[in-house]
Amino acid sequence: MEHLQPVRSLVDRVYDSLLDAICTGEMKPGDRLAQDEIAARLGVSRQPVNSAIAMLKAQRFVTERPRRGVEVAPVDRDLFQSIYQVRGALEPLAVQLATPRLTPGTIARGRDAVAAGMEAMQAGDAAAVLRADIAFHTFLYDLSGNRILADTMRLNWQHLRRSMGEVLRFPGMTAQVWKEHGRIFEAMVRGEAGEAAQAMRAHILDAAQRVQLRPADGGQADTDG
Amino acid sequence: MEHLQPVRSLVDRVYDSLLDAICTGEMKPGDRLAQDEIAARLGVSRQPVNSAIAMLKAQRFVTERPRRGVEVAPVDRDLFQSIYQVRGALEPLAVQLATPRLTPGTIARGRDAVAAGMEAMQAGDAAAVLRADIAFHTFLYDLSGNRILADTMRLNWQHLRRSMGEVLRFPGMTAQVWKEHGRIFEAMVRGEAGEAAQAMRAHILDAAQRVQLRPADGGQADTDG
DNA sequence: ATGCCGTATTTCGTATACGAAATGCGAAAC
DNA sequence: GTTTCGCATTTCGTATACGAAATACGGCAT
Repeated sequence: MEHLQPVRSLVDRVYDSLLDAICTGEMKPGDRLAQDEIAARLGVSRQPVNSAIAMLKAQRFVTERPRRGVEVAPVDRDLFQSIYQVRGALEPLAVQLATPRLTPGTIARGRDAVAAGMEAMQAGDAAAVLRADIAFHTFLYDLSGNRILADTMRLNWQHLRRSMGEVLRFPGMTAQVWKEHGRIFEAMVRGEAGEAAQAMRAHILDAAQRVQLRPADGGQADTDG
Repeated sequence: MEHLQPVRSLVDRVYDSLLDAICTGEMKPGDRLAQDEIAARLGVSRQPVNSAIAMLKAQRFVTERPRRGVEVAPVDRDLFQSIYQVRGALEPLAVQLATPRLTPGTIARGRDAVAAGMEAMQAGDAAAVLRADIAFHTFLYDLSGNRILADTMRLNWQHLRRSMGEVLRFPGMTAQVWKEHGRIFEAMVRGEAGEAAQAMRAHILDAAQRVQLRPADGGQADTDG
């Protein structure tokens, strides 16, 4: 008999629901968050909605506009660039820290994560590719054992998700990205922490260069990993 | 006639009040956060207290314990080490990004920040030293123009504050720390971004090595910058 | 003395109420 | 036609109420 799982609070559930709507683009930058409307739609009272919005505000997913209330925060080039600069610093650190912590079990899981991404890419499933991308990197953060890094990057990936939803599309997913993931991970498996970290850094910087923000009329671009 | 400043919500004010109590050590790790008591003490109703606690929980300043409610999160060696590892990656990035953005005005402000820290150190005022330390680094983050980095490190400094409050004392503040700050900043002023970033990285790694966690009976240690 | 049960109390998530502030709309004045 | 003002409506911060769950305590049975 297992422990009974605690029921998650309505605040947490509303938060997740709103965050998901924001990150998938269901709610666009500039959209107002009307508490009454959200409460009615989710079938809860306004209070947990109010609390959830406060949390989203603290994390900058939404922003307060004078005389306009709370709206979904804008996505701009700066945000994207800022995240990639930070990734360029933190992802190599994650790789460096994770490498000596690999075990047979986690090696298998890492290879599975890379393979899953490759499959999703070949299937042309953009949402699955993004999920696989996040899963692979999150796996590395967790393996690093550095919870500040993991928490930071988890939050950053949420911002990335919405950047991609608003700014980018996934028409041109490339095998190169997943091959690079594979190479980085195999360098880790061989114990070459420095090489792997350098390769990850190059991979992120390269991705930052390659990603194009969508022009107003909807250009297309390769994504990153 | 200026814009009237918006009144800050009670949720925000309660959040700040609690965060300060946690970071200064007024509330210790393991202390329970009783909503009724906090509400009574701050003279507000429970609802904004409940919201503020949810935000603190999301940022891991407090943690939920089964059958015990919400308590101040523990401070341990891992947390400290995690923060320093992340600092080792992000502070050099901040320096790198900030260096080409220096202006005569910000140069003067940076020098003032270093001088203020030196003064506080010489006055033996531990709290002022910590404030000056935070101010100097925060100045660099803001100057970097990368808001993800700035937000991340602001949050990390709050965790550091409470780590220091719980784990460390400030008996041995050294001139060396502030001299290094000065050297790093002057390298930036000369436009040597790479040198300055390397020096900052070395400074952080050195600090991480030098900082000792307080033994149970209250040892003493030098702090960092 | 110990364990169990019933009851009272405490705590907290969330619904609801209240009131302040912001917004919208129509009518009157110019 | 345009501007201003008064009133109605909407929105949201926060206080209060309600009810569920957890905890504490006293009494009774073994």
